[in-house]
Amino acid sequence: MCFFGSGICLDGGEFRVKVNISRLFSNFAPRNRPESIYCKRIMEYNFSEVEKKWQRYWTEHGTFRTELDPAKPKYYVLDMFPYPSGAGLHVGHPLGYIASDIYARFKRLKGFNVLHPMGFDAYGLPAEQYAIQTGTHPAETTEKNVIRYREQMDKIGFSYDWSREVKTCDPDYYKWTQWTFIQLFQHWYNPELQKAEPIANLIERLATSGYDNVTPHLWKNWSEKAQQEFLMNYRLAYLSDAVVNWCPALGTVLANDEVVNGFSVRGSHPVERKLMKQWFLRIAPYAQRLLDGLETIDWFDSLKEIQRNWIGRSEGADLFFPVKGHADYLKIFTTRPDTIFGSTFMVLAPEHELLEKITTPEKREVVTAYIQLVKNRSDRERMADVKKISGEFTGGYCLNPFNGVPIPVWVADYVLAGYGSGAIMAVPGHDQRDYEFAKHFNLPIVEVVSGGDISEASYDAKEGILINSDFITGMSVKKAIRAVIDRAEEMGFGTRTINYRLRDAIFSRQRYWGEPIPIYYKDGIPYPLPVSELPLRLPVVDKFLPTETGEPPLARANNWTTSEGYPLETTTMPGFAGSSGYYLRYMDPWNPDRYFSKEAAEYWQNVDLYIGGDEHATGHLIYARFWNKFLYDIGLTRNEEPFQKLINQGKIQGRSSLVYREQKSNTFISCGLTGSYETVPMHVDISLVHDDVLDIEAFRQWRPDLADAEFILEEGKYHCGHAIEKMSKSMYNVVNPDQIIQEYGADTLRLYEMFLGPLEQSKPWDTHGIEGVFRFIKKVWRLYHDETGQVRVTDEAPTTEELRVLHRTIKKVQEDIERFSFNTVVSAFMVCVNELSDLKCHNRTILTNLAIILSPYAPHLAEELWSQLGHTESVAGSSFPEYREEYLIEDTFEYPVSFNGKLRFKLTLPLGLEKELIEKAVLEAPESAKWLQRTPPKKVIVVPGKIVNVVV
RNA sequence: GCCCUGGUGGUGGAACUGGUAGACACGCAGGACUUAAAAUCCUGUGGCUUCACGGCCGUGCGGGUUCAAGUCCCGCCCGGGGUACCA
Repeated sequence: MCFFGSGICLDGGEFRVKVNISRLFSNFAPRNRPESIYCKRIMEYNFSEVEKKWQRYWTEHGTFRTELDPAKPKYYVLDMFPYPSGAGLHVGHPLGYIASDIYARFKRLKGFNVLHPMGFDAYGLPAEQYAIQTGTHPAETTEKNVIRYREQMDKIGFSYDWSREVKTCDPDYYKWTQWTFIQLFQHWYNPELQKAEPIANLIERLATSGYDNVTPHLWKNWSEKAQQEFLMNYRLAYLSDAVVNWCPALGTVLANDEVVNGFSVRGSHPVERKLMKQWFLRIAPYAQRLLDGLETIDWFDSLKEIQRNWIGRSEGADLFFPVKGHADYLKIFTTRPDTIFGSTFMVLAPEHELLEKITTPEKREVVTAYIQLVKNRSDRERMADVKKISGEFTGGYCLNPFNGVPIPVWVADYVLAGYGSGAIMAVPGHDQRDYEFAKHFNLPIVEVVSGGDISEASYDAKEGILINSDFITGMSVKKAIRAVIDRAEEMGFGTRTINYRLRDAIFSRQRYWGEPIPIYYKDGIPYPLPVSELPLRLPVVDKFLPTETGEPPLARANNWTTSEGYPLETTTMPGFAGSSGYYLRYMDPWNPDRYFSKEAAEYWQNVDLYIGGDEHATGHLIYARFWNKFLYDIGLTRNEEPFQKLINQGKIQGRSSLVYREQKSNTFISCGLTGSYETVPMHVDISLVHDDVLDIEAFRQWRPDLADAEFILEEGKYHCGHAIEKMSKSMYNVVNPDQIIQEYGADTLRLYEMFLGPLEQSKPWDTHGIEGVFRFIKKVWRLYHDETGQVRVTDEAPTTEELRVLHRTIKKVQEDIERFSFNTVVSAFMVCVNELSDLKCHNRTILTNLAIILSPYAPHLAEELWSQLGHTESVAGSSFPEYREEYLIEDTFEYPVSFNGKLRFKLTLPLGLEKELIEKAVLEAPESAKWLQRTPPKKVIVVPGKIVNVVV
């Protein structure tokens, strides 16, 4: 290998340079390499210097500054902005950024006014956790990490307009997050209009005509407190008591999607249920619109499906069962009203409000004990033994509203308080959960839909004919469902209903490092701060922990009150607050008076292309869509959906190296020999391994406990095993982009990340493969330069063949970028450059166009070539060449000729030839004789320009 | 369990609407240049078989549709992800 540092090859000629390679190899463990090596002929592309030069140029010239320009069509390309973690970027992070950057640069060349901003999701737990441990203010940690991220990103050569940078922890930004919260507080969802409207409208209505069983008279006689409490049931941001996921270890409340199997996603701490006052966003009323909106946007179906499942629309009926011996009705939700005559018991959630009333005195004791038991069981325990069936009979009965048959009422925790009405009619014959419950408690099982064998299992399918079912007997399931609902509606004990799984979002966090909620309390009633007092800045605190009395950290702040002395809210907003509307602020980030101007909204509309990870499918991407819809309702955003096209980039996996330690010894067995030993695999840092061979000395120095390690080798070498898994510090398999850029340059990194495979697929990183694109870059350079480093371009007219190669590439590159097939574009470039090299093409026209089409992928190289061809402006300002069909037309085609579908030979024929003549030519070809065996063919299929197939 | 995804050489992947499977790379083998290396260039590279021309088999497995299937249909197997007492 020939290495050269930056700034070495300044002028032409062949000379020898002594390079100290130890610096260049500082990221690798020492191998058997000489102290220094001699290089000659270094007139190759000096990426290191060129890349720095053009990055400086772009910054100094503001090349990627974007202004609102009504004369040009707009295009908005956005990346999901990162949380700046302390570990910095690894090679997997920039994957999506590179793709979006290529697309943004391509669209610019296509004449669009491109908005391509970047910022930071700067609030987050790790910085706060670090603050708790070290006392370092999270703002300080975050700022440090942001700078590091920025350095790393700048080296990759992105075309971001950094003047529009948004950081969620910046008061100039979170002012608008707080502002939106106040708007949510001041609005309610009008179900008749299916949109948000000012809460003042509701107040007006209450005072004049009444609403929701509250008459104007009643309303006017209520106290301020009573009125406010009532309104709280409507506000889109509201305070409510809720059983929440309380995590004692983190000292905070977690959202459902932050808890997995009863443990926190961050840090895996146990989570328990606790009743607390929390702020919520009323997102549930938007469920249908969130569902409908999916039809209008261009996302992967798989992602839409995840959102559909998350929203969880289910159609059915609410049915009211009279409670025996009481005036009350039990409301249940079911998607299978047709099975009502098979309901042999009812089940209430332990939290159900009618439970106490229904329970008979004899059963009171056991039922109370059961409720107590369930309450004390944490979610974790509940989920751990889902299989364990539990419940109690309440002693009470409901009546089947159709025929008055009494049905016993049970309580069991398999019915959830939060879904439907927290009560069900159990149909053991046709619901698996009810079936298991009935079997366990020996309750009767009645078959009402034919088609299964209920002695074996419940028959849950929605097909079959109703039996034993009164007036619906003989109907199909579909028909019976309709009939039951119709009859119930007629008789007044049921309604057609749609239920959604989507819950309102808890918006309070018992945390310091987040946006303060702009609310104060007067006589215990919450009021929003006047908008003129925003931003409500995050206060100084002595410690980042909850107070001794369990209040959130903000309660530690001195004078955490309004100027009148009213106490301020102490919880802060969750992580998704700042990220729900950041893409809007990029449109007009300097505006001191508004979130964004009308003109900016009108021009930029919404994000055209959004690229990010699919881990945000049920979090960020739901909240942001909700946020945007609300702002649409109140007239701010111009589009109901924020992200028109969305691509989830796959993850880049790491390739971990493994060594095998013999059990109970410090001896390591080479990979191929592990069969004869009892071994335990252990991850080893990939910098200690080259081509799967372990550097034994470096390994011994890696950790003190390995200093005296022994090895059993194969042919004198220790071979490591490997595994493809998540790229992470703990697996010691992290590859850093800086390291790649230092060795190969940013353009090579960009090309290679794209070359690796389809953007949306997960794929392993293998640094070895990078040599291919590195060679490609050097080969491009040689098209433009001779051995001495002089630019060599010829000015005569390009040949037909050269034009064909160029235009074929232009077409392929454009079409593939447009369908986001970024990987195949790199191959197209390689094919093109290989062919032009074979043609010894140094033609100015060809090379000028090549530089342009290359520039989205390898912008530094392209800029350098562009300027060497005599241009004084950036290549970013040029335009993407149009391909011309006339250069692509070939006059002959090499037909593959098959006999019975098997390819036998190839025959070159003129392209314009008629079918009959092609057939004739094929049958007369000497190779055909062998396959025809003197019998005429049964059939000959000729697809002009494609294939010939002879059936014999 | 349910819902998505994916399964192609030693490796990453290509084949967009059914029409030459394996483009483009990595790796490997051989060669040229070189005192030597590096860099660069050339040749070969799915498997089996044949001295060779060639032949046979090949896109997870088993069927089917078709002149023609990696691609479409039916039934399985395996990997990755999401989700779950949601009535």
